[in-house]
Amino acid sequence: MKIATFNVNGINGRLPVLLRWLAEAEPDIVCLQELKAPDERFPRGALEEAGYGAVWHGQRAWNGVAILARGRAPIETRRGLPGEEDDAQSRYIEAAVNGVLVGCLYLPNGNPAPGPKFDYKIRWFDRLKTHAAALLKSGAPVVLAGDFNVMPTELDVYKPERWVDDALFRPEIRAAFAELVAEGWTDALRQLHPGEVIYTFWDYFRNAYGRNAGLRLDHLLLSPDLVPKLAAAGVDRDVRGWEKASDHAPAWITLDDVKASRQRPRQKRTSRTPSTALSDAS
DNA sequence: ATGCCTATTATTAATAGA
Repeated sequence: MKIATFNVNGINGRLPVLLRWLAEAEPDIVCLQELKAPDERFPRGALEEAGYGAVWHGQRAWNGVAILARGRAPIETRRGLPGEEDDAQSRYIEAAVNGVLVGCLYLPNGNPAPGPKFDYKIRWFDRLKTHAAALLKSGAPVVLAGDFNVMPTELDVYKPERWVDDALFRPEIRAAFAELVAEGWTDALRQLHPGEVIYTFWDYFRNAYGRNAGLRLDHLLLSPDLVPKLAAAGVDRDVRGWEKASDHAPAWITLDDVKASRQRPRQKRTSRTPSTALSDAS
């Protein structure tokens, strides 16, 4: 089973790129970020024609996240992180697909730092750590995937010294990511490619892609029981060079022994816990 | 230190991104 995360930077402006990549890469599950569209403008029909069911949490102009599943309907278990009920930004959606619980996230950028946006990023990270710990405690197989807006180490930045005061790389943000991982998560791309320079983002400015002046911002974190099944991981960096490309490229993993089977008929339920959704989605 | 580029929203300029 192949699981990917892709910050599309506008799902409607980017629809040809997204559809071409889906056809070429054939991911089974996709986490999308930066839809930049309200719920009613999500291109559900085009994605259905491409063979994908979807759940989404949109927002006018900014943010917005979605989970796609090939040949299946994701079973939504949550939208929005707990802990700040008046948070109006669409940055988290979670669903059960084929026996795996998938958390799709778009962590705040946080610039300029310091400032209110950076404070929001810190609070959002705290809420994510709390919720992620609860997911681990549930014992479910979980993938947390998305745009974390963090370069975890110096290896993940083309010029680390230029980024030390940036909200994506400040020590407290790197520490927050390290604390999240220390709960028991595994950074899938680093697990299979330690020491390798891997980027998922290249600025539109200054020919950043041509110069490979990139950042690794998009991550897939695995709960412990999925780690032995991790078979491959990579970045479809060519997508960044396509016409009308996003500034991010898709990152992906494949898991063995988790077969993407067709969906079985199932009973309707009015509400679902992650565990009932998982059993329904297996 | 700042702009560079790109998308969105709303009217040709502002905001946000990273």
